[in-house]
Amino acid sequence: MHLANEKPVTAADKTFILLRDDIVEGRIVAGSKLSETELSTKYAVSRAIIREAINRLEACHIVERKANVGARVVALSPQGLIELYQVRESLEGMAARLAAVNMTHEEIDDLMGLLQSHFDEVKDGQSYYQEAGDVDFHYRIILGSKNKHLISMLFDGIYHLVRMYRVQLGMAGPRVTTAYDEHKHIVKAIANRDAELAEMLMRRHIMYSKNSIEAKLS
Amino acid sequence: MHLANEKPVTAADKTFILLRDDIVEGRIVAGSKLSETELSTKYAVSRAIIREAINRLEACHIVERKANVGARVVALSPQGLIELYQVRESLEGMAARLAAVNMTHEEIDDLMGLLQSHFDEVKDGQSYYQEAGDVDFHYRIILGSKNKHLISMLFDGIYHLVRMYRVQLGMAGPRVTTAYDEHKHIVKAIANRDAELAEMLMRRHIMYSKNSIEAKLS
DNA sequence: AGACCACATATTGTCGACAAAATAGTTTGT
DNA sequence: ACAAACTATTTTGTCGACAATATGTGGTCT
Repeated sequence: MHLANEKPVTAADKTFILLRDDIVEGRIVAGSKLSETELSTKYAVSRAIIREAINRLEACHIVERKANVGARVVALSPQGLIELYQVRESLEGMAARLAAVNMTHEEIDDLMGLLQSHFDEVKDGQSYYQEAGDVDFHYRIILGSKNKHLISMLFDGIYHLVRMYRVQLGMAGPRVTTAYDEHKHIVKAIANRDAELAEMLMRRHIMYSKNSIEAKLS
Repeated sequence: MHLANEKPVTAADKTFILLRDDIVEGRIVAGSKLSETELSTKYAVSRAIIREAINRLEACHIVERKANVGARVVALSPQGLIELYQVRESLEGMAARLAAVNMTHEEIDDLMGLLQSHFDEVKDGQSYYQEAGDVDFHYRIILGSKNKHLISMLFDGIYHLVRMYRVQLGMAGPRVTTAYDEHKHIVKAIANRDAELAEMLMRRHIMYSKNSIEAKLS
């Protein structure tokens, strides 16, 4: 899934996105070494481009690099996933808090509409309430915070890592049924401009999600 | 101030740190354009090195870059500072929460010792309880969270930006007298392994700090 | 046999040159 | 005089080659 604000114009941009998606979607396996020359032939660009792409991936914590040795895709561990969710709980909680203050009425209406369409799908037994819908929901609240740093940290960093874990550890989408109610309550809190409650509900929502994933791991 | 874990080995590392500090300390003014050729002569390295340094600074949100146009140091605004503190409140609150669970007894003892030495200095009227001490305090709690993402986001990203604001907007160190009590209460909560309280106190501590800075701005 | 050293190989780091794009300046037309 | 188009210049993006560092191999000595 590509975020809207990513418009790759330069070759380095495109290669960065290609390489990132190849890693996140598991076509390049976690923990493997990234050879610059190898990748430069694979993507048909110069080594300089590959180096820039790897540097950006390092900033996202998707790869780790040691000087004069090389870069590896990060290794996945249950501990790492837990740490990721701790950060997510913290940041998205604040995002919900800020969204309750900063979202416009139109944005809130749109969000309610989105939720309603999810509800219809679930009711129809399509059970299409998969990752895409969940991401879209969180996406809007994060944007609704209107906080640049928050938005960038979550979209450019955390979310790709979370997806990488989901894909490579073979988790399906998030919990379907209960999550809908949680989403509904969060939106209600935002609509009521109850920042405190919105943050608390979002944090609990993410904690539940984390627990659900932890349970599947063990 | 250099963080301990930064060991610049390659020329790009060194240039990155030099350039970053020149920006953060205000020797390169906020909002100004960064010419690659100009910088390459200034730091006596090739353009490739400068490009890598600028790329890393972009990842830290210290510079913004537009494709085929160039990079500028970010512009400072009161709104930007507020957003920064919102993120800080969120992340450091979580750090304090985790520190209450994950810090060892030794680390907590060290932290108490640090606090005591600060108290002595303040009591002696040295009033040396300046930024260095404050940063050191927060530094240890963040490390105490044992959460890699949290640590990296705060040290590599937020803290340099916060310092950049402090320097360029001409703020002295943080509030001296009251901050000591707040620090003391936070440490006490951590020592009691009261994660909930530690987070709440840390968030309030940072909110106060933000309010104090906002007051100076207006 | 195991440890240490020297050499060969491969990979990363750095550089200068060329290509492409944007900006600035000049000319031309009305 | 103003605007538009074209040219020139500057700046960024990309590339291939060279230098420096790390890794792997073979040999020698104890």
